[in-house]
Amino acid sequence: MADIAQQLGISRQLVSIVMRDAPGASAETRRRVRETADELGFAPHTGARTLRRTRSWTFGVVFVPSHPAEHEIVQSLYPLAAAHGYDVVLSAVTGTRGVQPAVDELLGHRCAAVLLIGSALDPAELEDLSGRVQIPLVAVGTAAGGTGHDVVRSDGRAGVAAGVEHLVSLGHREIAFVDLATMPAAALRRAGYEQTMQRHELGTDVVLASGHYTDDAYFEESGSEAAHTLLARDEPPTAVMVPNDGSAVTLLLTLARHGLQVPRDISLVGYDDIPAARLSAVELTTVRQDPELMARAAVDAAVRRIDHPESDPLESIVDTSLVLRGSCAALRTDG
Amino acid sequence: MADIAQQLGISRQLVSIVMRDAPGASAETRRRVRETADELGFAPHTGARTLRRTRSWTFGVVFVPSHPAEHEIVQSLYPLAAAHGYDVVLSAVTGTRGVQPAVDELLGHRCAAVLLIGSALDPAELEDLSGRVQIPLVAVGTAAGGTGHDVVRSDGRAGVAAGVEHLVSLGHREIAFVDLATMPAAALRRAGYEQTMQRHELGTDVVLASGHYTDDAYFEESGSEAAHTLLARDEPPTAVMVPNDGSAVTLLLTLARHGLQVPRDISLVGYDDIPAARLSAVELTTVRQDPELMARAAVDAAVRRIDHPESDPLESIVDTSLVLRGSCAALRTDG
DNA sequence: TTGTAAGCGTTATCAT
DNA sequence: ATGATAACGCTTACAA
Repeated sequence: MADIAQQLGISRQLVSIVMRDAPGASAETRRRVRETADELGFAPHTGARTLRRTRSWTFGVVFVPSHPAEHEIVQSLYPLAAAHGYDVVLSAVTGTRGVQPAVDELLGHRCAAVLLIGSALDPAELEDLSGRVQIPLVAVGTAAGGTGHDVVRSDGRAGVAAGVEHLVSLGHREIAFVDLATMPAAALRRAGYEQTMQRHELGTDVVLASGHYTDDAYFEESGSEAAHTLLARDEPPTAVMVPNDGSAVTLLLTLARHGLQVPRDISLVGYDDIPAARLSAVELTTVRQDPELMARAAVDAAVRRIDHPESDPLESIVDTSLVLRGSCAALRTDG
Repeated sequence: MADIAQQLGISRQLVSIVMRDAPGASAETRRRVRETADELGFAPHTGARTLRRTRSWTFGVVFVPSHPAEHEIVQSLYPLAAAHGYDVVLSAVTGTRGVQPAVDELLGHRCAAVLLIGSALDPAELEDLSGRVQIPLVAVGTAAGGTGHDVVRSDGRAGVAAGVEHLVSLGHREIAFVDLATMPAAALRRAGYEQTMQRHELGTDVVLASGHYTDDAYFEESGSEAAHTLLARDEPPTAVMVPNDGSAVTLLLTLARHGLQVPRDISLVGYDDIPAARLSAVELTTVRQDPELMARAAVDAAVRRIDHPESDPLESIVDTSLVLRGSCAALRTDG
């Protein structure tokens, strides 16, 4: 910055004013400063900036690179944060790098808030973390609950209910549900299935699948597992509600490789609306969790807690919508 | 840090020594400092640290969240960088955020080097970027070429050749190749196909597919496109070399949904060995680009250029290996 | 092993 | 509209 100031014969402070778009510099000065900054390949020193600034203008974002549903939220975060004047700094959770180191890195950057995307932490761990971290914490796409941190999630119960209702309205009565027990939001989604089935006086048919959330596979292997369970039966159900698109896609693939056509032989509803669900080879009818809305709710929550530290953490429930694609068909009546 | 020093009645510098694992503090002092740091929830201020340090100990990493092949490289980067004493800071390229802003963010963090993972930039753009950026630039998984920056890539020509050789050894003679023209490494991989086919005096059969690298779909839609081209033929080939796993998986899925079995009806070889290739529902035989090796080569290149700024940028070519899974079968002889 | 002093690049405050 | 000065939290070099 001093270089630019010297080259233009002005003070460093004036350059600073221009670089941070603060009032107090003429249009002509701004133009010239920007010009020489480009020439010199100058970028303001983020570290020095956060060091000196009275308050932090950075969101720390923890995410799991292998989870497709999180990418779109992360993508949406950048412009939304910028709209409030915040930068985003990313920290990845991987097989060899847990949530703790990821959060510590962000703390070192003196973030104003930490956003945990699709956290693998259960409510108790989250509660513990939000106690130790002294800045606002927003958990996105996690299970309900938590008094020390904000939560942004979709209404898994209502979302699944809508999916099941759709299948019922198509005439299906034998509707199975794949329970991904280790998924944070599993219980709520299962409740949505069970309630809807009971309301229609239909018997429930829960297919348990294993799989772990932080593994690379994002429950994709669970889809195969569930498919094999169904294929082993004499009379498979006519429809399946899968509370996770990753599993749904693999389920679809496994069925297809065993000669079962979707939706001709089995109708399928997923949850999330990940990019793969939109592929022409998949065309999955699914309960959409709008990533833009999730990101917006997360940013709003963070901003609120930063601006009003005394306010209580909130739980934002984002609406889901059923996206109708090609994976569901009306029940075939025999003959 | 001053808080810890005061609480323990020691100097700030001593705390600093402990926090950065520098020599000059007793074991007992270290223990007590660490303890109170945990109590107070203290994390060293990264900004202040980079500001004061003589040299930068940070790698900036540009990646595209939606590309599965990049995740594993990013994951490997953390421990490898740490082994050399470097931290990693991530910067995402998304639909609304190009390479330029991503790199600028990293420059603001005063990284010692920038690693571009699977860059969408062509050699000319890379050259331009490495001219403007005044720190070492390492392009991973890009096309060959470039004098101003290091390149880490697999030998696409040899990799594809190995895949095609495998198909030939299984008796296949009608082997198609899907050309993902907009993929940076496309030309080299196509050359490997053409050379191998010519060596065996077999006719080439190139199926063109569109798709764009920075799109979310990672060439997955291209797989469907290619599948439909093949399905429309009277006599589809008996084997297909697909130079990208994302496309290969979708190709497989599309074929399965149209009643063509892999490997019974068509054998398939992919490229990359993304996690999805390993799913039991996929079992794709593929040319593996070892992400750990790629990451290692990238880190080595960065360290070398940082420690020896005068040395010329190098091109590291990482070996590929053919991973045999279930997507290839010997050619069925009629009758 | 511990303490002292200086300074990294920026922004906030005050003065012109 | 512009400039001078101090301070942010840390590391480095050197002294004790």
